[in-house]
Amino acid sequence: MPELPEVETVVRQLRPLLSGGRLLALSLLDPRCPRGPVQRAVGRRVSAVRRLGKQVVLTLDHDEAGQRGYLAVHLRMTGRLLWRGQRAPAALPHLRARLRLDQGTLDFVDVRRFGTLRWEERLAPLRPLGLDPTASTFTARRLGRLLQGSGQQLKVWLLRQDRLVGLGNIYAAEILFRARLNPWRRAGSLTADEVTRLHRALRRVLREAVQHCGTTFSDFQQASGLTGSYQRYLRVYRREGEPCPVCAGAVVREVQQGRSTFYCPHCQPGSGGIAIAG
DNA sequence: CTCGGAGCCTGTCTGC
DNA sequence: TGCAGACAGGCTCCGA
Repeated sequence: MPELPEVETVVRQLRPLLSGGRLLALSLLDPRCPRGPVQRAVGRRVSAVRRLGKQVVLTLDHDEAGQRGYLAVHLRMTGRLLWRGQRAPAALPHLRARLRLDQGTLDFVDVRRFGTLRWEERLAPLRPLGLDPTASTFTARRLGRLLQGSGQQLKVWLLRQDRLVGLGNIYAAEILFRARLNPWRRAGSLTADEVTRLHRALRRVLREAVQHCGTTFSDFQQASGLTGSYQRYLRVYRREGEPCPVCAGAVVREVQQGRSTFYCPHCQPGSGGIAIAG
């Protein structure tokens, strides 16, 4: 379930640990995990660790030739990047790849094998299409332009990564609750005021989740192996039947495009596709 | 172009 | 107790 806040948490932890270190060896334990010639990363030095959308991207510099390449990890559902320091366990279940650097070992562990490890010579193919909602360039005006003309359900629209990057099922639900917007609304039907509310909710929920090192239900672990704590602050996600923290009415669960959606029908009223001017 | 659904994967939980 | 089936959901692919 790693979404933007979880990936950001991992990146912030790994940056000081990996930066400047040399990749001594890369062991691949799942033949289907790597994409591209990932072994080209070996022997190079880590010069940057960043988040692009939901990916963790390491920049690797080649000393002599001045070449540069990029190792990208997508955690998808159950992936974890775990920092072992100088003492790494010999074998453990679901280990897909192991990166040995001179300052320690980084393990890529993934139960369900949706996660990917990818090598690119250039950064461009790794750049997501969508706008990063935590970037300073993400304004309410730009959000309004992105939403314009879309007939998609609002919750479904928030999950697509070619408009905004970083949201998944948990934060889409939480953001819509904060914005007091019904998940079944048509994305293009929002008024200017509603777009502003959605923009504020996006910024606020993501900022708070990063501050709490993300959300852990069962799978997400930080690079240190610790869990996130934002699940304590979730208002509606996985709270079906529980009282809404605002109005005390029952939170409901409905299935939208095969995914659970949680919301408060009283605080997030309406389901129409008709824009109401205001 | 947009939209919706299947498939990928495995651990966990529920009901019979 | 054992087993089948549902469920979790990020992303890609394919067809309408």
